[in-house]
Amino acid sequence: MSGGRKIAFDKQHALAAAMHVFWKKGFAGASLTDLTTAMGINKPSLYAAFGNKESLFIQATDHYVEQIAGAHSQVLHQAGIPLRERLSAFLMSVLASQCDNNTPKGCYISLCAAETEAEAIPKAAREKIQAVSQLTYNMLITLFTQDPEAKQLKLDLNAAENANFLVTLLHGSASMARTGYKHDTLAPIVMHALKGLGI
Amino acid sequence: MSGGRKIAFDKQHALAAAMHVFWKKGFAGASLTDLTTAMGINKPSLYAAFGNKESLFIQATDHYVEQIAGAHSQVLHQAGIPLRERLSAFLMSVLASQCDNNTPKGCYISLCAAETEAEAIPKAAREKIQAVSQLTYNMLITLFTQDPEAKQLKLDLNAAENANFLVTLLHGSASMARTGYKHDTLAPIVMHALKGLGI
DNA sequence: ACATATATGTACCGATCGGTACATTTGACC
DNA sequence: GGTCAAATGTACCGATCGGTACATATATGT
Repeated sequence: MSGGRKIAFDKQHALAAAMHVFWKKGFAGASLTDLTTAMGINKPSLYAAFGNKESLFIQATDHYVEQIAGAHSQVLHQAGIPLRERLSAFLMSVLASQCDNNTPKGCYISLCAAETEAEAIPKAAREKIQAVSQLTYNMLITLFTQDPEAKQLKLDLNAAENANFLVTLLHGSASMARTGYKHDTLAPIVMHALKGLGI
Repeated sequence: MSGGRKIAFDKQHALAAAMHVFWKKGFAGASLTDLTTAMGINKPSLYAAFGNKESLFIQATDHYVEQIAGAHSQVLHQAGIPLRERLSAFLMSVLASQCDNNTPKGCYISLCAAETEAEAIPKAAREKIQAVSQLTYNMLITLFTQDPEAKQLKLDLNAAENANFLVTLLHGSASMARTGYKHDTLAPIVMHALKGLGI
């Protein structure tokens, strides 16, 4: 079937721009003017391509998980590297992302999750954020209960507490990074975290 | 001089109500309708008594520091109690406040500090939040560098790193509490924190 | 060339935002 | 009992919110 005028922008590029706006301002704080300006399109094009603000937010959240958050998990499962070094590299990788000067400071997920309690975010978007918030916790639980070295270090005995400790610390560093703390200031936290795990 | 109609509401009670609204929704997220409804007054009364939204926010922030945040610091300096127990009690006290079902979840300061990067908060209010954000850090620095037991435990040697570690963890627990984590789930973090300090 | 289908730009919708003008009510003082 | 000062309730201001109607521009299929 049939032609029609060609789309004049790159959807993935526009989605990345929208992600940056939500990352900086959250869901409620991101206005359509903010979004369309950053994406380089106007409102009817946005609605034709992405549905509405909430639908765009959900797609931008997926984009964040795939393009930003997902990158950190690889280092956790590299073969032949001691668990302690893998965990250290993982935490440092997250910290570097939170403090990156080329992106908004902090963590997209942590920021938008805070809007849930304020009731400033519609249902589907809220559920999306809640689902994504579980990913890091689940990954750490799997690591602590499955990895042979983790079991040897007895990290599996209180896997939930250990995972909650690290997730909490990462939410904290996201909050600190967002308020302007630099990577050099936050980096020593990684050593404290490993010591807190007893490794 | 002169009479005039008596004010029909308690200013401290209204300020506490405004504090709860900002605590739940942040500065930008709290509308004047939210505020006046919670305070039980209407807009002209609010402006006559507190100035404008930003001025009300600054006064509500002071109220939070005095009534909520300030309570935790006392336990840090109780005489005759080991430092480890004082720190544990301090962290548990903050955690209990963050998870209290009678107040909004999380930390007022941590929530509003996140709005700075979004440029959703005017200058004077932003500076107020930044100033208040330093208080816990400064208190911990003083503790680690002045307390005799802290020096004996060598916590003074890297006081800044130790303080940043605890502040980061408390920002993290605030974020976790805000998204619904319960006190029982977060409490084990205190043990990890003390272990992370090496005490 | 023409019909059709899609994308774009403009201009607008009702609702809500922070803030205020103004008339009215309530009080203290002489 | 007036007179004046302050607080209140209503009704409104321009600006911005998310979302859309509509006319126009650009492509494909015949």
